[in-house]
Amino acid sequence: MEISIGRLSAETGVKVPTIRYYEQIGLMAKPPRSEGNQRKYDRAARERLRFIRHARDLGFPLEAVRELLSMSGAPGDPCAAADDIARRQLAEVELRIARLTALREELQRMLGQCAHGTISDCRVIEVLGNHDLCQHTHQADHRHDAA
Amino acid sequence: MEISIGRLSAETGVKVPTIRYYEQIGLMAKPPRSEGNQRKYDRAARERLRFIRHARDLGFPLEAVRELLSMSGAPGDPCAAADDIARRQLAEVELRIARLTALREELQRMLGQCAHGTISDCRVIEVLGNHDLCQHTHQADHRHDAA
DNA sequence: CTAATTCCTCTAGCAACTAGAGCTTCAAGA
DNA sequence: TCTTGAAGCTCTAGTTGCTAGAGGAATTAG
Repeated sequence: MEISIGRLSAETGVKVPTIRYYEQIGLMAKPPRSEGNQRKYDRAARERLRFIRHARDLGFPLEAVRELLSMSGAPGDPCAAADDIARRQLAEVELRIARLTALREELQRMLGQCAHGTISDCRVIEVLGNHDLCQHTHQADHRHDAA
Repeated sequence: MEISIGRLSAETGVKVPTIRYYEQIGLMAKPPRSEGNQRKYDRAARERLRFIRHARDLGFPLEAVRELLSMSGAPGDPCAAADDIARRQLAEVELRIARLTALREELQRMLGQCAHGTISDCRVIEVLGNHDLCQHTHQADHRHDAA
């Protein structure tokens, strides 16, 4: 049951260059190669990659994923540490939701008051130029790409 | 009313290297320099930087900020474009809130079921290893630093 | 057997900064 | 006036988590 990197990619939903990247940073082990130097993966590698993918989907940063992986290899250890990582992740997510919710309100207010005239009386531009017009203090999470 | 970069930083909440970075990418104009080659800013620069800061706090990407700035310099133009940018930003924010809310639930469920025993029966690790145990499909926004 | 696809390595780029090295200038106190 | 320490300067490189492209070798379908 040896599969190519392309196959592994299709089966896990992780893109090929990303798999190679994970190998490069030591998150995935270097797999054996074929005659012609191509990577060959086994079931264990696929499971590991699925685990990574899932953790990433849940928003865990790679460093946390690394820790979780090392724990998953030590079944006898207490699970408090894993619990703790997940708890911190939850706190992160909640913080971000709170921030984004404040942003949403501000944006809605801004848009709701826009008279659709010219820039000179545009609420959007005006509010941006003068924070005093805001209801909340706000601070975005500054990152943008969606997964 | 000429102020140093440090002063400008203190008055706007934008860090000194960030101001220089904005200059480098052409978001802020190159200011005049003192005898000894130090940047000197005026009121207009401060207002512009405040505008940028505020837009960033609301989560607008730098490219959008650039557009908004150029609009704010053309008071006679119709405001539909500014409106549109803000509307798109709002849609972005709403999407991210929806995703994060799904994640939060998943994490809560994971944590709620944790028996605090050993890794071998840790729900956190188990769920990560097997997506079928999930209630939702989820996909994070993958980015993390908070502002 | 050939042609299309997939694979390889390597470097560089993305957003939006942040950090550090190694140097110069400025402001304030003695 | 001198001095010292903070703040300024430029430049390069690093951060996170990938993604894109060049230029070539291997594999696989027909």
